[in-house]
Amino acid sequence: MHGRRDGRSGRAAAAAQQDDAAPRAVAHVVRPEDHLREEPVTDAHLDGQAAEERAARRAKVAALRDAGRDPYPVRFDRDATAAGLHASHGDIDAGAETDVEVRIAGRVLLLRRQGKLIFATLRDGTGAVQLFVSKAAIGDEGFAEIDDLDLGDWIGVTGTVMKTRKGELSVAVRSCTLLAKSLRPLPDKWHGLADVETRYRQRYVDLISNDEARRVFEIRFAIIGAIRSALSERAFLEVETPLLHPIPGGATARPFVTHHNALDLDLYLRIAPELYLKRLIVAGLEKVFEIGRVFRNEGISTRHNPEFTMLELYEAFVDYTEMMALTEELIACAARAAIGTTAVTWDGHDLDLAPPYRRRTLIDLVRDHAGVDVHPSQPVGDLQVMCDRLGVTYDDEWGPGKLVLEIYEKTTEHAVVEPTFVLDYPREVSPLARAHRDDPVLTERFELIVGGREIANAFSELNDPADQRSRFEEQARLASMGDVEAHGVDDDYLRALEYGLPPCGGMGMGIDRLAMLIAGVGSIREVVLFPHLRPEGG
RNA sequence: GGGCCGCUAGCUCAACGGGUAGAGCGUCGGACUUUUAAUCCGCAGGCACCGGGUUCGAGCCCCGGGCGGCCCA
Repeated sequence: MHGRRDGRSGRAAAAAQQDDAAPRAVAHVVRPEDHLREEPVTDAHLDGQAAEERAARRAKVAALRDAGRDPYPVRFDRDATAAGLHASHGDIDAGAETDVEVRIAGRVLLLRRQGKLIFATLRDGTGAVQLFVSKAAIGDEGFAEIDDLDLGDWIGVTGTVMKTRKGELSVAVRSCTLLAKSLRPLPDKWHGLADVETRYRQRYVDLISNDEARRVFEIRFAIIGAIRSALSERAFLEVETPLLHPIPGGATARPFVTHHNALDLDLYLRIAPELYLKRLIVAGLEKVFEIGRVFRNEGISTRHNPEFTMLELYEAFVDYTEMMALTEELIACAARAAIGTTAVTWDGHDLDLAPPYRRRTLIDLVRDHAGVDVHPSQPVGDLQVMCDRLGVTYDDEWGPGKLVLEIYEKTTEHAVVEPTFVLDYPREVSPLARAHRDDPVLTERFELIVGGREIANAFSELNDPADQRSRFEEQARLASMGDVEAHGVDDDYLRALEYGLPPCGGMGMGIDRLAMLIAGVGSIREVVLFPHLRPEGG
């Protein structure tokens, strides 16, 4: 992300406790303050049906309290889950009734009332199972209580495992306890919640009603879990470094500023963990990684959320070629863990994330796509002429490296579709990367581009303190000329380098973008649970 | 920051050349002992995002604002 303006994601840049006899939800005395809680939250603006429905549901809560029952009992001890039942009893015969008694809890999603029978769909964290309620079996009173449930209510039931004549695995309900009343109606049971804005603002409703939303987040968190365990297996140590930085560093991006009152000190939410992680390599930890949030005070778009999740890792004694191997292994491993395959479709492209990925230098790719030979050793004037010819706009102060990068980004990057390690970025735009062993105006740096978008960024790390100091000084010069994204000078980091940073490779990966890629979704907001939006109601 | 699009019942969506709005789901009432988005019958439910303007009359046309989506910078 050195020198990049768009702030991309890369680095530099119940156990159920079983009581004996008849465990059940524990009712308790109605507390005097309970009635206060029944004041509506914010539905003064609601009219008609919505208000009536909530009033009706609140009345049910009040009726329960009047009857000495707790509509929000403290706990429910379950001994079965939906998925567990399907696994253990999925193969019993249609029409079979077992005497296996289970206690299961979840949210009521569908109710099919049919006279003296009620079928309900109950969903818990593992899946869904049908409830079968027979008036004859449960008695008039128990039946009436279930008949009184609303879609969205949380309940716990006891019952026996059976299968209906049509072959649907069910729990024949013997008793049912309301665990939490839902006061608001769920979205359309078939279409779910479609309004994008409401889906983001009320993600809890999105996740209740949309299978696709749940699928995407299962993928996201499977990816993170897979990466974490893959790195642990490779003896990487997971560490935590500060989120509050006295000097924002490790990337070129505008930071969020905050203030520590006791110290009377401005601090910055980190834009990258890089410099702290490399301090740990100085310390001798050798293989470290961190998965965590970084913050960049930039625009919000399909590809940018002001806070996003980054993986950064560093390994002593290796260079960026090892980082390539590790990057492609991690991505393939994450894809297999999350969706069972490395074949994905993204933005209309069918892609295979199985290693090895193509490796091409940035300069070669620009030659292929833009038809020009560029190199940061060329005179600025020549590169400006090339920009003019290619329709690439630039600032007069830009050096040759920045011009080369700009030409690449405007003409080439978006066209790099298949997973590709783009190698050897200009030194001028890579202030934390080691100079290339064969060409000092380049660095040993790659970005992994997939579908035209950056997924990861890595280097052979710059460990020469004198070189690093001069890079910082150059950044300070840019800052003094008004570049708000220029890298800050971090004297303590330089001091650390003077103790000796062993040769090492480092890599940063945007987890949100990886999740988008593997889940096949086009907006970062689809993979962030609670994306940032402007406040409601202006 | 610019362009285009959207905002109508709790949810999903319609309609019309300007003439104060419809359906499905859900709710409410009724029927129903093997349903699967159950089905069938019936009743309710609307400050059309907000504010101005034009008009006899605006959800629709015009202006301003809000929030969102997509594309571009």
